[in-house]
Amino acid sequence: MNFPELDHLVMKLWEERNIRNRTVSEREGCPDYITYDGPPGTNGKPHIGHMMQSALKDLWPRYYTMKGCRVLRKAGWDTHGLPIELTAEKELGLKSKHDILTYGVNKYIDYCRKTVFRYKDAWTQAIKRIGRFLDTDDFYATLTREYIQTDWWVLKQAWDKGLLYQGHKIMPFCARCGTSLSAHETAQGYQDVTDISLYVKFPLKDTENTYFIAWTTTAWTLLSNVALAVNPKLSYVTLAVGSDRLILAEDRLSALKEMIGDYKIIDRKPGGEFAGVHYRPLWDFQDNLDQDAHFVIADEYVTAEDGSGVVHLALYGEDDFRLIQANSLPLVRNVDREGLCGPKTGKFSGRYFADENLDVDILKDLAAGGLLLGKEKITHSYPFCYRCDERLLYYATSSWFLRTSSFKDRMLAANEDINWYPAHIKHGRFGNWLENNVDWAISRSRYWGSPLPIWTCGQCGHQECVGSVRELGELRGEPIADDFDLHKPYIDELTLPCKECGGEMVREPEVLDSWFNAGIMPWGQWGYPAAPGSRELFENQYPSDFICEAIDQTRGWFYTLLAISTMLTDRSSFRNVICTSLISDESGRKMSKSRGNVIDPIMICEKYGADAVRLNFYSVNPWVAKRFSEDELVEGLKQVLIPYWNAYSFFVTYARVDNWKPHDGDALAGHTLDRWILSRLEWLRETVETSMNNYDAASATGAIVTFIDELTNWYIRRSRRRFWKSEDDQDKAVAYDTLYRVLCDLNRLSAPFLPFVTETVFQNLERAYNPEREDSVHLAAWPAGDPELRDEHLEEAMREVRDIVSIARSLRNEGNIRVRQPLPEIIVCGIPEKLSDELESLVLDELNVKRLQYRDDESELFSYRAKADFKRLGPRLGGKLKETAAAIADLNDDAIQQLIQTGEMEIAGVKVSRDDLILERVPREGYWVRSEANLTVAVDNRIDEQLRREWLAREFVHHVQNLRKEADLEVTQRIVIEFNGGEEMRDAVTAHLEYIKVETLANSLEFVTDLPAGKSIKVADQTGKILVNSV
RNA sequence: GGGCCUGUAGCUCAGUUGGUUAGAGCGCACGCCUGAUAAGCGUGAGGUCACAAGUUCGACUCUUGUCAGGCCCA
Repeated sequence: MNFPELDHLVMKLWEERNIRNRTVSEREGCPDYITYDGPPGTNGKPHIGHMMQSALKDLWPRYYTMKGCRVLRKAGWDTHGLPIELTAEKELGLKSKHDILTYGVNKYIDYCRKTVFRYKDAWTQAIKRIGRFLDTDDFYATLTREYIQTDWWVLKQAWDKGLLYQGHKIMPFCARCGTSLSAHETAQGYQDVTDISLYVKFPLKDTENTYFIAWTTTAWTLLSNVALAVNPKLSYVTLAVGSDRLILAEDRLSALKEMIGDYKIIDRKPGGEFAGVHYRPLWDFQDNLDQDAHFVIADEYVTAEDGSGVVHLALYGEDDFRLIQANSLPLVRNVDREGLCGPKTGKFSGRYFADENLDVDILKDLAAGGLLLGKEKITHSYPFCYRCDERLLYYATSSWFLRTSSFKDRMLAANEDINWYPAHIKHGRFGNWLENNVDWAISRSRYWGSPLPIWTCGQCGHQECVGSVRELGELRGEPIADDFDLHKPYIDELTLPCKECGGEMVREPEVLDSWFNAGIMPWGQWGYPAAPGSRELFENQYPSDFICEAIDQTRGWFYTLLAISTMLTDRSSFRNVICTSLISDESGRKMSKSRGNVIDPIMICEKYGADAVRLNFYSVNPWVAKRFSEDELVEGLKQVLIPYWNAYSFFVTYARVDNWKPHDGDALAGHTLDRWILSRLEWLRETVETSMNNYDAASATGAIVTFIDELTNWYIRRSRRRFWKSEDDQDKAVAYDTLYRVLCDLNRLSAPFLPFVTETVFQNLERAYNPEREDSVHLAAWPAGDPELRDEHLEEAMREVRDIVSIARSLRNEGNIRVRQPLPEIIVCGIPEKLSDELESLVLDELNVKRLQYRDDESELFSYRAKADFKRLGPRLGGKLKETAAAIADLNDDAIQQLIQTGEMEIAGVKVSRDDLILERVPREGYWVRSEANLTVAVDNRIDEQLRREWLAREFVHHVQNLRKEADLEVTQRIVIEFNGGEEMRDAVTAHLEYIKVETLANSLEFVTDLPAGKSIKVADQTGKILVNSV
């Protein structure tokens, strides 16, 4: 069996019959099941983690298609954003924005455009190879005019609602590259560095010799200090140290003792009381500011975990910025975008902020002025530019914001209607993120992206937000040409006349955050509202039932989808969402190009087949961190796919031999085994449906795996003989009908999970017999099932049978008596009712024993030991339980026997009934016995002459069968046997001659005196030679 | 530094509202079967449920803390 090869045949079949598109077109008019494809970027290759998402994204659409829904499968690609620009910069050798301008923005974005689809084919191929039905022909892409227009339309809605505004944002900034960095880029560049941290004395304005002690790890920011912050609730002490008075958080005192030296606490009050107190700036050059500054602010973000509990504020930090804004402090930036100290920094003017000596010089200067309490070295993580390895500085830059905080409550309400898998994301990671929502900075000072459609008048400052290309043309007084590229730099050349003053309006130069593109995808994929038909499509396909992405999207796509959809429709655009974890390699390391541990999905599919890869992704909960290992794929093959295939091929082999064909009025469920497997099939259908409804692929897959095991290792194994019998009796017909039905239904139930192998089986098992059948299993209907077939009583009985068998085998194993040796009897205790004849004969046959006996009175075999049933007695007895339980454990066999008979007795002053005890059976000496739970099995191991002969005969058959196999005979080939051997063996063979002939399909068996060509055999002390010839 | 998650057999993972002896697969050992054969099956040995305290008659399960790992954010 070559699964990868089979995959290709199936893909060819799908291609030829256009199955992917027909899963949609043949469900026209059916209820819609809606899923959104989050647009991946295609300027990088897909890896195995993407394939996990592809596998999951494919599962429910296939399932719901079979359930009779129409599922659109539109693909989408993210074609804007920083990753693309970074690739372009790197390949063009551009290091900064300045370089880009020199190179030419038009040439630069042309290059970006060329790279965006670089790996689109690789993505399409990988998606196809894993068997995902995704319409990669009719895709949406964020760079198209249609899509950009939807961006504009959404922004116009926001604009009209007053939700767009221009503000400042603190961004990590690389002075050398002249670029601000995204959070993602910044995260890549954190390094542990050792800096000098300073404890600085800020002198109070109105109180002599009194200082706030503030702590900083970035001395250069002191040059831009505008305020100090304390925590209003923490206690601050004033210390007398010599003639100085020092103010700091009491909690920090112990840590700073050494630095401070001898002190006396002379005052103690909460930080809140210092609010508004003014201090003198450290340097004169900081003095003359336009606005009030240099006073104390109370804010709870200040902690006493390190430093002094007093924080100095400068415009180079996010919390600083927030407080500076909230308190209308002046925006002082004495270090500029180049990283250089500005003209208002006195002797430091012109120095580079990251120059190590600058810190030292500032330190010396402060010390000279008596403003330094102390210094210490500190190791902390600080962001560096991942490109040029230079220290970043946080810089306040202008940005456009979407006022998401104004509808935070509505987002929280919308979140309540989303089913998260796993559930904890809802109020955990995602809910917390929403609770702490701040306005979304939607603009980027970059080049390759959707242009922000806002024009500002250079004269009067009037602003317009343009909602479509047509509107833009109307405002300009001439239509925009169809082939006009809306990207920078071209769009920037379009100016508008100002309605207010007639001046010239120029576009705001920013582009949109590419997450904004992703968030508008429910509208953008149809080009809503400008594209023809887009309104109908949107209304029909909103909101979606299901999306699936990796966990890192909580602040990415999941958030932006919710923000946009809440803003526009006051609800979430998705109902169910699976968050997958990221996939790591076998040793738990993240896969990355630099480590060289990235696994190519196509290669892995070509090695093991796509079904094995899918199965692997489905079998564990997708949100637990998964280590990808090829060994597990092999395991899935061995445990599931190969047995699956073998079950199918077993059926086909015999159906061919018997020329069996499916027919109307199937004669189902004659034999107990048949009724059992049909009941289990019904269980499987119910379990898979329930699991799929709960977006639980792992449980559904587990059920399929369990069923395949039951089918192959019990139903088929126990039924094999029913298929060999050469007479066409009724039982055989029923066996065929049943197995056929089971295989067909199992195949359909498995189709969404294992689309390739099930397609092959469908073609051969269903369509080959009936050309009227659908062209593909993926166009076929989900099995309707029949609750009548469920027989839980029988399932329970079969579980008992398998338990009995298992225990008895274990006993045989211990006694070292192989199954071929027949044994006279087993004794079973502890099952509620006797087994039916058919089940009993299953047990006898499986174990090769002659008789099964039941024993109610087990006392011959066992003595009893009792334990308290804690679940029953616990709530009733409470604290008295321990004592009672001990007394119960002390009961002897007689007392327990008595309790069983009377049903109730008093133990340690407590009335206890039979049901309050859990009985354990302890085998008595002299029996070959074992119990598990309530079930006990004893095996009689006395072997008499007759049983020994029977054993020898079976060994004889065994050897003949091996010879048949060695000679590669057809299963129906008849033979003649010649045998030469010892007396006991001959007697055994004679005694069981008919049995041997039937089993081995032998026409005759002759004893000969000499057999040089024969195969030597040895059974116990018996030796002989056998020769097999076909006739 | 903050938030969320995870820690169960050598490995990969299950474990339902707290309740009898914590399960499965792989690997390992032993055996079986061979008329489904890149085979298959059975049995067995492996666990102080990361650690500690608390709540409780009773904790893998609930609470708190510690340690380790992951993700996101700073």
